[in-house]
Amino acid sequence: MTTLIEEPAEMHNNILIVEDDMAIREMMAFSLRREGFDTFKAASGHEALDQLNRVHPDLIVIDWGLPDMSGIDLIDMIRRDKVIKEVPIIMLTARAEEADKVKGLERGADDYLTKPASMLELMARIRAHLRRSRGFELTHKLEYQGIVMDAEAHEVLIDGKSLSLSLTEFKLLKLFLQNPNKLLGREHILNHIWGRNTFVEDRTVDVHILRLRKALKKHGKDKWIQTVRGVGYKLTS
Amino acid sequence: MTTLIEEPAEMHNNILIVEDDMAIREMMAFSLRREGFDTFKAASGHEALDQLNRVHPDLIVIDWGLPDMSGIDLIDMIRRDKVIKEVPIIMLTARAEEADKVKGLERGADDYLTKPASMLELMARIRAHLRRSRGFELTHKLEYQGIVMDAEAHEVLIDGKSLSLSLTEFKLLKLFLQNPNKLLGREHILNHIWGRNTFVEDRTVDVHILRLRKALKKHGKDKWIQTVRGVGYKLTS
DNA sequence: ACAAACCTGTCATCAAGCTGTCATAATGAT
DNA sequence: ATCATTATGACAGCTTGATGACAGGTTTGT
Repeated sequence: MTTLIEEPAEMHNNILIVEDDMAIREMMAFSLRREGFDTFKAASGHEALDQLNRVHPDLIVIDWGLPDMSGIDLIDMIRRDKVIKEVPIIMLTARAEEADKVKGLERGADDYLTKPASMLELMARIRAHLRRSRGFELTHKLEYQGIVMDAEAHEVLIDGKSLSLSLTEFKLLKLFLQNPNKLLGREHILNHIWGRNTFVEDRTVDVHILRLRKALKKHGKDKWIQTVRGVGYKLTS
Repeated sequence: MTTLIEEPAEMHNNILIVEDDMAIREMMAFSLRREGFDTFKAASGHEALDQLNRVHPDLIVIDWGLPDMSGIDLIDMIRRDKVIKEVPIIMLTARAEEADKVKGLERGADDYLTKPASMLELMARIRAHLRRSRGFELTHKLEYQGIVMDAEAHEVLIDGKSLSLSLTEFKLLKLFLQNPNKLLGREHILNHIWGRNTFVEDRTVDVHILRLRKALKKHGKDKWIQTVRGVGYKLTS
């Protein structure tokens, strides 16, 4: 199997750095790693898109001036992509002009920092954005009606009792817990668990749903994953 | 569907400004109003809390140094309040120290701007935050006289009770809910549900109407879909 | 290094649910 | 009363999802 989305045992946050200046890029990557983030690097817009095909970062830092395209264009592309469009983006550039800031923010960036940027401030802002996008889940804990998942510990408790799941089942349940009561189509599930450019039968999703249901059944909560014929599945109490 | 950045014309955002310097406060309020926001003002932490008891702003701008408490303390209080804790907060202060920025962001502010701040930048940042927080509230819901459809969850509730529909019935009901009280011709219905270039008898529509009515009948609302002889159907109370 | 245990992605098969059409009965309009 | 239009019940065909089995592949413990 080709697992494109690696989920390290300790679930760290993935940060993608898009910056053509190697010195700055490496420095940022270093600082971020030291803070416990997993970093991915890209030196151009195309490299960035390439990375995005393989990883779904939790946040992206983008330099305004890239060799092959403007950072703003990259943001546009990201915001148009169904799978990752929600990712927080911090724009980091040398342009201090007010008009540029406004433009960057209006065009889809969530934050705008001018170089030379303080690493501490960048870090703080990254954390602030992650705090939100992860749903105040800096603790890495997800919960829904008695199902408690500690993503970091890779552990699931149902009504206090521990539940063991395989990696795929775990990711699947996590996806459900992140979108409770929302309908998830097969396509969506595939994209988020196997990555976009993988060739996996959609029917495979069924099988994993089945397996997850079996696991939940031991705790009487197998009915919580509902099938919506022709569309997908959803987690409901 | 549509974009995330959908801006209903009538929709005004409530912004609460917490700032003790009257000149700055009024200037901000003025600028914000001109941009179409509804503003609420507070000159101290207590005034702010007072306001919060009456209004639930969509975003709060807080000055670090308030006469009666630190802006950070105010943030703490807000974040502890179950009802409004999710509101985006922008901290606006004279303190340019890096350590302060970090502290503000770590303690719960979503953004941090140093005075003198550019109104344009503030505006852009406010919009960027609203863009996100509103995205979550845009949970696509349709309602008509007790029939509530959550398209995202693919769920229909009638007077609170759940109703299960097949995919076609669901789409049909959705079409009606999107056009309440409007007359929908067969042709129109066909186009919207089966697509323009499909070969389906228009009598088929009748059958699906029938099925939808049957489903609604369980909740006594089958009469709501009226037949308009020779033309089509419409949803009416 | 080796075997046992476990995971995973696919299949083939089965059952259940949906759909589009008809034929026929109702209903409404003139 | 007659013609046009719609409501209904029945149905056969088709899709879609559930399930059990299985062959590789990987991990774990010894």
